[in-house]
Amino acid sequence: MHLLLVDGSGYIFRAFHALPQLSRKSDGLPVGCVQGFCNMLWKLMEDLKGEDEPTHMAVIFDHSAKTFRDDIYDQYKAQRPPAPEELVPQFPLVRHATRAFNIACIEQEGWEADDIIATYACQAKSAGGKVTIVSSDKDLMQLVEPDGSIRMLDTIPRPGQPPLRWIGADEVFAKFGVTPDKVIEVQALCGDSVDNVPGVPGIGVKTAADLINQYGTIENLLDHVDDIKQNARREKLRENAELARISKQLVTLAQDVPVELELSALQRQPVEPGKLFPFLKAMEFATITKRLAGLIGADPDAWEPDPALAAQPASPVGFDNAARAEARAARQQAQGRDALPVVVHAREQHEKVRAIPWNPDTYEVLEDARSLQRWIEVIYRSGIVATDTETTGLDNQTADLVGISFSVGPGTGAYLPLGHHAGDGDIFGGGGKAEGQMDLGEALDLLRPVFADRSILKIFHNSKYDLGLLRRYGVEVNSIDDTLLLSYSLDGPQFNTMAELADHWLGVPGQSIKELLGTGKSQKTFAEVDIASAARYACEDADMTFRLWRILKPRLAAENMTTLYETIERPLAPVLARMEGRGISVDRQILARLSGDFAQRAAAFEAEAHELAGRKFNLGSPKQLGEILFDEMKLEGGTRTKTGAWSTGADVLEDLAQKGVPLARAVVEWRQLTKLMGTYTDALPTYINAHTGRVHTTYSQHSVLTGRLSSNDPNLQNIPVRTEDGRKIRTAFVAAPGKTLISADYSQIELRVLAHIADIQALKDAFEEGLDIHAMTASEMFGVPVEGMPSEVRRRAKAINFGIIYGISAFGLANQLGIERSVAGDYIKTYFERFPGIKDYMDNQRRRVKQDGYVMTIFGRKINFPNANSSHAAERSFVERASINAPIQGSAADIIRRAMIRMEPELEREGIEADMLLQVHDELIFEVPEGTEEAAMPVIKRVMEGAAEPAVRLTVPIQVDAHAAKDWDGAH
DNA sequence: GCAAGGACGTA
DNA sequence: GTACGTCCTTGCA
Repeated sequence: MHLLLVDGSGYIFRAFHALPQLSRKSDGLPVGCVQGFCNMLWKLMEDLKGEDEPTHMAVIFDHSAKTFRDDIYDQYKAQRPPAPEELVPQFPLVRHATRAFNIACIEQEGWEADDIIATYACQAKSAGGKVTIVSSDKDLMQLVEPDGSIRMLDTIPRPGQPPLRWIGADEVFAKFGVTPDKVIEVQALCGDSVDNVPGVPGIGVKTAADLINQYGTIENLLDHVDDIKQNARREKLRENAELARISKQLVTLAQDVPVELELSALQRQPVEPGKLFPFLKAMEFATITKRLAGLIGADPDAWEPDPALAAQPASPVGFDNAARAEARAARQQAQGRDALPVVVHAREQHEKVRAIPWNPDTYEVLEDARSLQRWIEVIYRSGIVATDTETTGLDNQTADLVGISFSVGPGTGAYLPLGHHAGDGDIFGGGGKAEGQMDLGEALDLLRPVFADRSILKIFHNSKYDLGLLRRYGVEVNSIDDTLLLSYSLDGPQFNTMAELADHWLGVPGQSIKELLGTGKSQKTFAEVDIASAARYACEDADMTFRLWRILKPRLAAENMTTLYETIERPLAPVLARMEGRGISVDRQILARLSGDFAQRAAAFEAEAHELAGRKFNLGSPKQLGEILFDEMKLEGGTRTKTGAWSTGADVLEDLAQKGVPLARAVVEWRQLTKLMGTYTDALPTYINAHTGRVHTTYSQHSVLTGRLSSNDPNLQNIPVRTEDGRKIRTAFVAAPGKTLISADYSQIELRVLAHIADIQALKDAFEEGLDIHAMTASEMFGVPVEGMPSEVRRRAKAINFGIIYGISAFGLANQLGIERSVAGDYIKTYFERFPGIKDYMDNQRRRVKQDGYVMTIFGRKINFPNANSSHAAERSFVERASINAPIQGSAADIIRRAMIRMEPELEREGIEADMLLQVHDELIFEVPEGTEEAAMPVIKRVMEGAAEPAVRLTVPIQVDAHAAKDWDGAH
């Protein structure tokens, strides 16, 4: 008999750390260890032939309950960190794999795998058999027999070493300096920090081996402890005699486990293709499948992937995405199928994290270099740290760093105060630096390597803010996760703030910064908060961030959002941080001149309006204007807003002006001019940063339902362009001296995306041939040749094309074109007849949103519509239109996000110096050295045009137009 | 001091 | 008809 015992649990942990590349299957589930495990199994079957061929075989796992060792020593394995996130879902899968290979899969409550292995090995040896233990765990080395009847085999792949490495008595001696039967004595003396076996302090492996070789056993050693010459060693042994005895009990493997399966039941069974291939296919292990099919001479195509394990493309019905995954898991269980391990894992994580208590008393304040260094060591050991910067303001371009908090796990926290002011918060008192704070420069020097280290994962909430801030302090950050972007990838802009996330996921009230800082006149900055309160607030933030990460990260795999997050959202944040940091140059003089001009002209219109109205009134008040027009002047055709006030929108006034009401014209003109002043010529200069002399917008990556960015403080995505006066504002956006601006914009990106998604051949052909798409549409619809087409005809077709993208309705189109609703309805009907695919697309989205509660972009971004089945008809119609628009707008947004992520490395690769400054939905603005425009533009175009590839192969050409000039108006 | 509503700038 | 952010007035605290 030859018994092969595989240490399954040991394999998983060691393989995880030995195999850096983590393969994932298509739903994002990490399966690297499962893959390694399967590879090992079939290689063992292949390599152990002839005299080494096992007749009996089993894979042994730890059971996750307590063992007898916990009763002996309550600290046993207490230092073990929780299993890595990526590893947890793989535990059940490795057991699945074992059964798929038709091998006995053994675990037993109350016993470690090692004890079960020892028991079977002992039984087999007594029966005169040979035993091979597949493991590299030194704890098992005590079982090795010098006569070769029990050997170990190390199969963990290691570079530069043979795939199978036998461990016999010689190898054990090399490791412990004693024969295998003395291994437990040595282990008991020197202890094991990993398992938290205490041992005798001050005694390492070498000393232990010397002592055991001299005295044979621990008991004999302790009996003769007086003979030991070295004073310190003798005393240590005396003092810790009991610890040594306990340690020996801990390291000694039980050989009498009441195993449930007899040895004979472990007899090897032939591989059954019906068990094997459904598993391998569900894991998407194509290579292993092929190899094994060849080895056992079976056709894998005869089997389908195991549905309980296979990746699933979409989530089920519902509103909340997590609830959807839950519902799917429940249904699968009701059908007698196991829930997907990733789903189970995500749910368990959530429950586990919610159960962890809060204890702010354990948070630490790092007052000096020593305590910071100690925490840095903690961070290195953990490999993962949630971190948060506290500053004096919401704008990371101007705010000062006040402190940094860290958490290495739920319930842990440390705060490093750096810029707190002395005094009681009174701006006249103190003003100096508060006591108990490290020097900022010294602290950052210590932290720089931590932030830069790629092997340490830094978890932020809104990483863009911290990245931009830290960059100003010369701190580079690598390897990040971002709970805000995790939440956005999973649930959209539903939850934005830490407080909302904490409330929803952790069931605790999120902290309010307002309580700490106050509001209004008496508001202080974070620098004025006392360090103790600041520490509590900051640590709680980092702690919450860590907890949220533990809950949200596993949901990525469970809900198929890993790719979106890892290839789009996470990499984009640092790109945006850099764009915000660069800012753009704005010419004060130009704006000042414009402002003066606009003010004069506005004043004239205001005087004229007062004259025409017969009295003075506030032109800025729609209420007063409405009363004058419709109550006092009794003009016809006034409509009311939903709150009952008179409508005085531009379209209404334009209408009145057409009908000969000069007051309406004057107000329209006044509004335009004052709008330009208030929002642009007067407001923009206040945003010029005193240090950089440039305007730095803040992008929001997580606010828009469809996946677009938004821009605020100031909004640089709504700088005027449509009117002549408006365009003048763009001339104030200028290149720095010696530089040139380049504007590159996607041409008709949304219509092209529509043509692709809805698969409209006529549209695709038109784009392929580079036709005027609106003229082509008009020609198709109205039968008018493109040559010599009246501009009004083209204008209508253009409005219809836009209408389609917006989820057209006869009402809206009629409004837009100023035509009868019935005529608009006829246009739409004609359009659908000409392009029947569009109708199908729209019906599909409507159906999907009602059924699933969401629609998707071509890159897998989900857009949620909780009200899809609202009882309110208007709301339902709104959702229908939005669900038609969202995949179009969102796919275009995904494309430009991908372009932005790739742009900087591509430019660098091509040796082109170009700074990406702004994004305006379908346009990117760059600043390049004068004279390099011609070199930069083709590269920029190429990256933008190819941005969908290779993830999505678009069936329409994408076209980007680029222009260079000294100012934005000229470049556009 | 703040929230809501109306109006209007962009894609 | 889609998606945003900002300014101003109004009304209430």
